[in-house]
Amino acid sequence: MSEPFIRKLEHAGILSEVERCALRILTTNRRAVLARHDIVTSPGTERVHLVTSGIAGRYKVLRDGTRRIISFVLPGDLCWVHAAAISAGRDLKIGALTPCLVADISRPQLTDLIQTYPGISRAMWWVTLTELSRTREWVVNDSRPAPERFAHLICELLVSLQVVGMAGEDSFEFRLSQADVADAIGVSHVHINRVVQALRTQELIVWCDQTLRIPNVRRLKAFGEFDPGYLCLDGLAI
Amino acid sequence: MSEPFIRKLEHAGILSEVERCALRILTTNRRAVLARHDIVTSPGTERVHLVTSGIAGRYKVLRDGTRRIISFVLPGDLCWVHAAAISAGRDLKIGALTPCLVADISRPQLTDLIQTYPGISRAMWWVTLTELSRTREWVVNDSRPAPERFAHLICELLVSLQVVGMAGEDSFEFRLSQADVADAIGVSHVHINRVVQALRTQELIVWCDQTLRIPNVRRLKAFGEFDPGYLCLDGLAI
DNA sequence: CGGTGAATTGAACTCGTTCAAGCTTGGTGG
DNA sequence: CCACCAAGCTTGAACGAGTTCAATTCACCG
Repeated sequence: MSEPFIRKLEHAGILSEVERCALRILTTNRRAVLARHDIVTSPGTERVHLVTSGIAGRYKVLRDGTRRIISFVLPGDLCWVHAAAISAGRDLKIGALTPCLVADISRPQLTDLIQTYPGISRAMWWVTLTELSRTREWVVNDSRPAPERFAHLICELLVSLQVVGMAGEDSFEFRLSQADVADAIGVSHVHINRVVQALRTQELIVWCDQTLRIPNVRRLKAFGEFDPGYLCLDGLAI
Repeated sequence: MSEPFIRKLEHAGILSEVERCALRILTTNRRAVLARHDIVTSPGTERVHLVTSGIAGRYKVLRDGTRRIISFVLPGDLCWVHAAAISAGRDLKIGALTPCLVADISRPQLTDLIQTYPGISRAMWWVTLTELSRTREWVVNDSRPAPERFAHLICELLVSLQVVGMAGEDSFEFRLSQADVADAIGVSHVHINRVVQALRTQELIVWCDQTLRIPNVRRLKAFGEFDPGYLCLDGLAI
């Protein structure tokens, strides 16, 4: 099960065996990225990057030095597709939060596949619309109090990792630091610590040994006002 | 100049005269929507909606009754494209913040145009990637203090309205209430009032008679840490 | 055994909320 | 022409969530 990317794309609609093959070929040359290092260091739009293992984060550093993580990049997620727009997101960086494996894909090659295979074209639309929907949900989430916000984030991670086969029913490997989580939900690392403790004592989460377990998933979802509809796991209507 | 939509799409790349014509035909049947009413009331994915005048907002009402506006929908903006994903965004609504004119476009017809004309296909990709980039910037913006956040929002509005010819060099018609602005930047209406007053006394904005004027655009942009790169106004690289 | 990165705790402080009231304006009906 | 009403804007004061600063603990690693 080394193909989270394909596994994820199948949610957009059925892929033919030929299409799956074409995608598999893209991801052969992998490269390791250390934690705390950026995945994309040189500018340019000629390559797209696929994370095949580990967790990265899209982030921006504000004037006051704060780092805000905009979204997580999980195994099977593409990044820098967005860079197709000239000059866009020059300030948005992608940093590995844990050690990552990354496949660099040539953009022309990917564009080719999209134009050749309708299933892949559909899948790429789905990926983009999903990404948009996810980001909108993050904006919504920013309006909730910190504990709910963190709960919501955990639920999104659980479901997203389950999609690529990297989470069990109620738990997943979670190697991020509290500081990373703080930057992702936009609070100080001191405050996230207190939030974590609160969720722990309420027995909403068990987070130790780099593993996050959720004793009662239904309860955490309710607490975080989490409804997976926005993840578009049912595919595209078009 | 009744075609903000086409005007906006031209930023994605050149459109042929045939393509412009095809787009113009889509937008013939318009309908008025009163302020404070939703633009899309019945569910279904068979139609896309184009706002041709007025300002609307994508929003979600949270459990505690708070309304969070996720993004503005300006003249020339499509909505419900996103609904192509089954079951996605059933909870995201689009409400007219001022009186609006809306053109309802049949999705098959639009899909047709996209498959027929490469310029339109490219433009729709640009619209979507831009939307994504914009939304990410809203997440970033949520990490700034309220005055900076509002300043940033104003800058985005100024540039976006200029693109469709609905703003001057340093001002635009702005018929929103302070309560709408509060929901857009995620603070209480009491607090936004104090923020507005602060920006006024610092002479960063002049907001009266439904008009927002910016005495010194450069200064407001600096204050709000605004860099228009994320709006992708230079078009697509692919 | 020292050193580094992460988690934790306390205390003072600040930004933003909430509640509650008052004000201003434009519109409506008598 | 005035009385009244509803929306939106403004203000004050108490409160609360989250920040900041500073220090401590702990685990791991060379």
